[in-house]
Amino acid sequence: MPDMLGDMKRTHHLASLGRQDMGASVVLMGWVQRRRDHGGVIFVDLRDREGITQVVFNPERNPEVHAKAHGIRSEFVLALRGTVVARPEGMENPNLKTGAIEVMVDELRILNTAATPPFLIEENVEVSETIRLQHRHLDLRRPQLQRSLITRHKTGQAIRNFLNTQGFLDIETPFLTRSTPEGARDYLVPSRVNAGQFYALPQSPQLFKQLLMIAGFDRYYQIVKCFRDEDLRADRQPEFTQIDLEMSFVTEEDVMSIGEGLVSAVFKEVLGMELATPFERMDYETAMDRYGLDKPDLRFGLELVDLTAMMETVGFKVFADVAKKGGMIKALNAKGCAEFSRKEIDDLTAFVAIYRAKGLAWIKVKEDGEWQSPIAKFFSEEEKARMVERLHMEAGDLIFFVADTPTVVNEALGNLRNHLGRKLGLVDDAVFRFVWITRFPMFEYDETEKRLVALHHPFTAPEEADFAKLDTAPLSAKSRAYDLVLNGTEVGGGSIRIHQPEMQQKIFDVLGLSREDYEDKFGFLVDALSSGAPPHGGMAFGFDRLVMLLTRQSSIRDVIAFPKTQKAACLLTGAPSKPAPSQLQELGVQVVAET
RNA sequence: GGGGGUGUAGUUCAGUUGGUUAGAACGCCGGCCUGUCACGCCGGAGGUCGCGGGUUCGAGUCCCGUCGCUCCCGCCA
Repeated sequence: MPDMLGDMKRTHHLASLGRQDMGASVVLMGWVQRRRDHGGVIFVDLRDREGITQVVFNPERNPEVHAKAHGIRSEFVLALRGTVVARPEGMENPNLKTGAIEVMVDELRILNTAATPPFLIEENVEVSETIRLQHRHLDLRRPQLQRSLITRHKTGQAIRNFLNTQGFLDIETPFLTRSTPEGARDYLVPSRVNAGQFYALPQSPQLFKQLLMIAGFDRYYQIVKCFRDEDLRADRQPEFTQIDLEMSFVTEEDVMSIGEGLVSAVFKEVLGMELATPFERMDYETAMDRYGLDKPDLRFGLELVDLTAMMETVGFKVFADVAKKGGMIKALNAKGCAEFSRKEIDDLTAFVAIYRAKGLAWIKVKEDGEWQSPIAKFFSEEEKARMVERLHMEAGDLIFFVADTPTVVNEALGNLRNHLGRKLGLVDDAVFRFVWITRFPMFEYDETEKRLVALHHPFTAPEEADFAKLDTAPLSAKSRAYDLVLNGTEVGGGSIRIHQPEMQQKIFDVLGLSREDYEDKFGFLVDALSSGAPPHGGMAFGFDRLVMLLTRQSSIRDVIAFPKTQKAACLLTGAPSKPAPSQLQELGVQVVAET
């Protein structure tokens, strides 16, 4: 049986001891990182969340304790009493924060033994994600994950501190709520006392925070779990955390200013970095035109050039046809890449094919200024001269073209731009480049459903100047939405909301919702808007993504204590699992298909 | 739903054209060792080659199916 803690009381964490503690009697507790048994003297690296201290068992000092220390193994949990001493001359360890000292042990209690862990609890271990997730409690002992979760905590605290000083109230909203149409698939929870009926877990507290504004709380925030039953990605989990906030009597600039203050507070607190505010603003149209994406990475150039207009009249039928039929031709100048091999270009062609581009035309500008290209022969000298001018073509350059629908062209070249940015080493990882994307369209046309859908969500206010367009040309109506983009990743987004019931009903009309439909689903919102709703707006940040970027991880799983796998399973607990038949019966639920 | 990658000892990996008893490193166990910090030296144990089927005299290797993990497309207002 292991020893009991008894009267031992910890005096220090394991990163705090130093020369100033010389001679002190201390009580330490922690896990065995490593044991080095020299037959005589035994060294143990004792670890807790703060760091490591070397403790020493010397047979001359205390033979009984030394004998007991022989049985110590990795990950045993120890409590010990000892004396802080200076390490012998030349034995300091500069790699250890506490490397100047060590603790000579006088009393040892083995609080618990431990099975040999399946992987070393150390920095930089290379273990498959499966193994890590199956033993997440051990994975979480590793310094890297400990640091990441500590950073996550600090980030949350910086956010709360900032918002508290700005007059925001932290108010909770329900998890068991009502399913809302539009948007992601809901997680449903059956109601036992209302057999056959289901709650939905919230995709966001959107409607509740609007109701809180109508109730007069003025400024609300919450760091809150949200749920979406969609396929996972490196930066998408079925349950994730948002920093959700809403403000009354504000415009876009007010909300963006709070957003900038929040992010600045986080960067100062967590990274000790001062951010320059206000952040750059760019309207949606400009972002799409120059970068092809609504979340541009502005750390490098390689901007896209729209050649659609000039291509209408060229002899190259492939481009001319696309231009005449409402398609788009854009190009990107990969400066100095004329030496790319055939294989490299083939790989890039395969890369853009992911985004449904059917081809990737290219022109290499040789050192003598001659073009090497499968398509060069189709262009007149005058057309070539215009391309040289538009694309700033010089010897050594490599130009890529995509001709297709605007959606395909922008996605293909926008992603190719990011890909080349990394491949060519144009991205400075030390830089944090923020940009607000503004003036999104209100709607987009959904090809599958053959109707308009809200680009942001159906509670987003249109720009006042575009009110008339809602009837005549809804696709050209702009919204009062804004996204915050950091280094090509969307970290937050929000909008000024509709606060007048008539406008809200109008938007539902444009979206093709029947009156019965929205009475049933959003009647409570329209009622609330009719009861004296103030103008209001807000935003939400992806908390996990933000912490991921702060800690320079590439997956949000590395900043979430207990993440799920790509099949939305928890390898530690075995969730999801089959319920007992009695549970299903109680809920009035029948399973008709299973995988 | 689709495309790519991957699965061999506790862990990370190697394993040639299909051929004898599937190897290495780290970890683990035992012994020795009083100044290590990736301690050292000696010895040892450890394998359903993800799972199922097929081809073959013979399969870790080839074929078919299936499952897990992962990256991406679709999806994610």
